[in-house]
Amino acid sequence: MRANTTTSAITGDYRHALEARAHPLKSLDTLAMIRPCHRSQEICSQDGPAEYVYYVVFGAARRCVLRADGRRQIVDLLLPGNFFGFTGGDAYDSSVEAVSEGTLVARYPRRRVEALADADPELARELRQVALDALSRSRAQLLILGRVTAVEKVGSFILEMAARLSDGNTDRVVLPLSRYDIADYLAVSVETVSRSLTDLRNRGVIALSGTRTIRIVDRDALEEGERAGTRLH
Amino acid sequence: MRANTTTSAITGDYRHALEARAHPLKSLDTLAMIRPCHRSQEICSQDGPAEYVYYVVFGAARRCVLRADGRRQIVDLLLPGNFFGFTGGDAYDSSVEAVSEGTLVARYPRRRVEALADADPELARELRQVALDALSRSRAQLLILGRVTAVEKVGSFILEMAARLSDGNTDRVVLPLSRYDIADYLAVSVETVSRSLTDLRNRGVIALSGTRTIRIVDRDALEEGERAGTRLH
DNA sequence: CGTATCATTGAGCTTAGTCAAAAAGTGTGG
DNA sequence: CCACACTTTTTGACTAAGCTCAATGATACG
Repeated sequence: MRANTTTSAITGDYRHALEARAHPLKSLDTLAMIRPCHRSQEICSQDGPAEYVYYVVFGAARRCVLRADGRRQIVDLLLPGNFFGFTGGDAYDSSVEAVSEGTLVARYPRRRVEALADADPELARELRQVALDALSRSRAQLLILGRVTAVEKVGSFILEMAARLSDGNTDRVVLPLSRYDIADYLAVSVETVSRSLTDLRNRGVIALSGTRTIRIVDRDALEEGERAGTRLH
Repeated sequence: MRANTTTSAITGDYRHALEARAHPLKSLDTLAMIRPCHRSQEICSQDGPAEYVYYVVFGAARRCVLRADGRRQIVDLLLPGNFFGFTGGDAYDSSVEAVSEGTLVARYPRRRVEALADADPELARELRQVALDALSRSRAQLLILGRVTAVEKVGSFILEMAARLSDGNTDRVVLPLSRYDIADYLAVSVETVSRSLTDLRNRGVIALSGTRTIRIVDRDALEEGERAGTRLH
């Protein structure tokens, strides 16, 4: 059960980062290989053989789909503690890329994980839970895309990030994403993301320190969204 | 994927309708209770105890979320062959309602299904697959909501329905949904849905027989979407 | 046969997309 | 450390798409 520190493929330096985290596949940590990724580096590619399942230890990753018109859409955002790469078929259905430099990803051989799950009902339940977590993220994103105005979308995105990245303090968020990434996640243009953030700042709903750090000043206004987004004359 | 169109929705003998279908929980059919539902009847309610998992035998159901501003969003569409009601916690995270009159839903006791899965790796895999199917539907909807214009959204919605309801003929779709439901699924207004359909019909991309039956005339135009939706002057 | 729901169409207005350019960071090599 | 190139972010002006309000047709159902 206890993972040893001798099996890391690249270097053992990252292993403690994995071991420090409590996650559903804890018992499989000895099978894991840990890899640091560069910005925009592809971790697994669409239609490629689904040989591994992955776990984000540090940083962030994005699940991307490229459209016929060249537009990119981000259909999932993977943050520390999230798994990805589970799929029904034998190929990945979309590609995943590291968002920030130095993103740490652990990789487990899929076949072996599934074989172990056949003999371990507890593990099987946990795999099911991992799939349901991904479903839950997807639904959350659907709810955000379903909002009416861009300011509301950006607002609920900030709240989602604050909740998912919360390190105790839920009022300060350091976004791992660029404006472009946010735009592709929310399915709006970069300019609109920028304008929405400016708008929220001007209204005193959020405060910006640099481009990546957001402080939530008026959480109620963000949550209501409607009222804040609707001009009352 | 044969829908049992001769089903005795009136006679009350629904069991053969379930048994006629091949699905991953086949071995549990003896545990199932089958219930016919009225239009808009709630099948399971948000925050209610998650005692059952469900399977759509006939008809259609929608997973609904109500927003603070009174707006409704449909975050999943359940068609014959789809399961729903799996959840991580002990309560359903959203409510599900029957869309069409006479929708047939089979209900399996969740605890017993999960207990059986602990002893049956094959069943455990199938439950995992069911969760991944739901994830796949959610991603598909994300891709639709991510499209730029309303005509594109409606177009890809039609294609999705044609694929999911295909009873051999993939060029003719009978929508189980009203325009309002489509609007809430695509997160656009009813008027826009109506206008988009009219637009597609005027351009000869689709043909309408009544309000619910659509014939796909020019599939390429629907799939490209971009070109069809962009006015070249 | 009337009534409620659903669907379509029109007019005006707001929002967000596009194109364009400036400003602010970021990193690299001299 | 600075200069330079490159990327990211912001802002502006214009345009077009879709929402809202409103009214009219069409369908379904009792």
